[in-house]
Amino acid sequence: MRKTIILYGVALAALTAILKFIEYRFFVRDLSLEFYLGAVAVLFAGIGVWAGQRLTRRKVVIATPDFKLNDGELQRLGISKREYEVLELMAHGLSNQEIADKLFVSLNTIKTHSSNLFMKLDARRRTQAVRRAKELGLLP
Amino acid sequence: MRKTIILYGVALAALTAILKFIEYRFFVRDLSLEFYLGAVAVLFAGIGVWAGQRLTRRKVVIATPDFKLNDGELQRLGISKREYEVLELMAHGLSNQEIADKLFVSLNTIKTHSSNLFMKLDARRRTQAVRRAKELGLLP
DNA sequence: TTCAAAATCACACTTTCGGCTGATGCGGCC
DNA sequence: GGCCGCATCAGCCGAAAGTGTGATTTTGAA
Repeated sequence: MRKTIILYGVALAALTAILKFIEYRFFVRDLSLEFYLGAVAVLFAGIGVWAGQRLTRRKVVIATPDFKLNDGELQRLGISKREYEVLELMAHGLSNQEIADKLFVSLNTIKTHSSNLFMKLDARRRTQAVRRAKELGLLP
Repeated sequence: MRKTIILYGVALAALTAILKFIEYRFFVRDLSLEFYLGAVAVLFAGIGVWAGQRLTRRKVVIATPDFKLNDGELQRLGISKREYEVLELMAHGLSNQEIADKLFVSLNTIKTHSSNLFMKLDARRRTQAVRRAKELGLLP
């Protein structure tokens, strides 16, 4: 987390430098201030969206009408929050790479999580894991 | 969704107006342009975070009730008996090799069947195929 | 603050999947 | 007889998936 925050700081500093540069370019060309401001606004709005997604990725929202998650079973098997997220996406038919992209982590990380899941769910393949999870009331 | 987008548009327009006003206030007070730009950047970054959160909120999906095989759908998609058998075993989490053994045919045969299934079910992976089949009422 | 669990990632490997091409045999059907 | 759909199989290739080991960073709770 600290790492990412520092990263953002650096990124913002770099952007500031770029903006500084662009600023003079724009002014010598007599482009309007409004346009410049608009560009900045749009740019930073985009950055905000991105950063927001990145920073709040931990939240899991699963809502299915008649489904009630079996917390006990989850704990009994020692399945962590992150692992559960992976399990869900797996159940949606996503590939490991897609899951990695969606959760903003590396492919290897997903592989580790899924391996752990297979162990805990006593499965050898993702299809089995998903089936087992449904039987245990871990998935709708 | 459309409503929210329009809402954002209006909000942005209002903000622009406000900025326009603040702009002159700032300039007559001789505050630096850099400061002004920074404020805009921060503000819009914030807006971006907020908007991003709102727009990517997840939706609730309705789960399927009890199972009654959908023959019509099977025929519509042109799924043969053998293919359906493979699909069933696939849904049980078996590997292609295991399916081949169970049906007393070669691995390659299963591969062709599954490939055809993926085509007919518009899926790329077995997990997707199974999911899709369940949605269509082809599997419990 | 300390410590264990959780999360992250790497890298080297093996296995499994899935796409593609092409082939053969069988049973209906016009 | 010729055409078609189905089922069967082969072989190749690249991409995913899964295994095993080891390491670092974050986090949460005591």
